[in-house]
Amino acid sequence: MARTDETELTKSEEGYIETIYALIEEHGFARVADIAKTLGIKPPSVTSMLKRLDCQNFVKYTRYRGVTLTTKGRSIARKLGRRHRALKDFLILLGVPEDSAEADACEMEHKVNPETIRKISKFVEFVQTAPNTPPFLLHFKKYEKTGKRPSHCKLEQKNAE
Amino acid sequence: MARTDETELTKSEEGYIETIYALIEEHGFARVADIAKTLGIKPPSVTSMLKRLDCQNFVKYTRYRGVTLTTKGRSIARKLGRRHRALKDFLILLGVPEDSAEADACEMEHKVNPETIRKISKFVEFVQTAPNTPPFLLHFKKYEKTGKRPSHCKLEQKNAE
DNA sequence: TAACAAAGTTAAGTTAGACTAACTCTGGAG
DNA sequence: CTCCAGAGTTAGTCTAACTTAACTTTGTTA
Repeated sequence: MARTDETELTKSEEGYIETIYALIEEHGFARVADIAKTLGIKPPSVTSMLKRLDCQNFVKYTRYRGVTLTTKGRSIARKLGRRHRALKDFLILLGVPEDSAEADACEMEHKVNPETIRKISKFVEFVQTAPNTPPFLLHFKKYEKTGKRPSHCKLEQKNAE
Repeated sequence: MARTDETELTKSEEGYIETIYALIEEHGFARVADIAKTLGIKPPSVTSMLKRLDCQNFVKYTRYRGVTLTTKGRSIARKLGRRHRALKDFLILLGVPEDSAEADACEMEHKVNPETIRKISKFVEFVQTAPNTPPFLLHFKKYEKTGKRPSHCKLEQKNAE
């Protein structure tokens, strides 16, 4: 009945949680200095955010001793990771260069509707699980470069309506 | 040589400029109360932002008398409008409902790389200027609903690699 | 033409999220 | 053990955006 999930995280909070998750994945632990470096901010900002996240029960934080994710935090992190990947893959699919795709996914992932993410994921899946590169992608690339589409497109007018 | 465009606007500033543009388009003028209502904030916030935007020369603002866009402001507004439309159209193309598409476009439009926007616009154009609904969109809709793709996809294995 | 309601403004205060400077732990070397 | 370098923290400030409450303009109406 009552949703478990009445959590309204800020974009910034989400960024911290993702970063902590990623660092723990990679190194087994997440140090203040590394979190700061990853997010491009200074250590004191990290400390104060860790307190906030601890209060909200996303992380277990002990002064001077380090930080770990709670179950709640970990589950949020995974959700965010999925969103991030979906958006990034999608942009790459369209031909956006890796760096931009990464950066833009970061920007987009925090506020976009779940519905929208789901659509996008589905689309990526649709393309990625295809037995061959779908023709339309090749057509799109051609169109981008030359402004022209394959000649057969003009012939299939019976499909129209 | 020197870029005319060394302007670093905040997301919020961009939102005000877009809103002002839209209101002027629609009513011929933009009142403080209407800007506030559109953005879901209170009038005093608008007043203080108008001062800031005036200083930066995006609008001409006179206390109690109203606000208009400068050439600079208008050109930014048009650029933002194009981004917004591109993103929204794109989401609609994927089947995201109009309301979500509108909201998500608002969120996305401020930070996403120009390159990315260009790709997305191009893709929308590619689809919209096609003589018929491109088959892949129909296939995608089917795939979404049923998890299945048209049988001919499996046959075109020669395309593979 | 005086007055008043509605629109707009000012002043003062809040919150999120960052910063710098100065402090305190912690763990490893001697 | 002691001490110290470096990691982490605290305290105090700043800025962007917002708020509410109280004030000022403006234009319309009797």
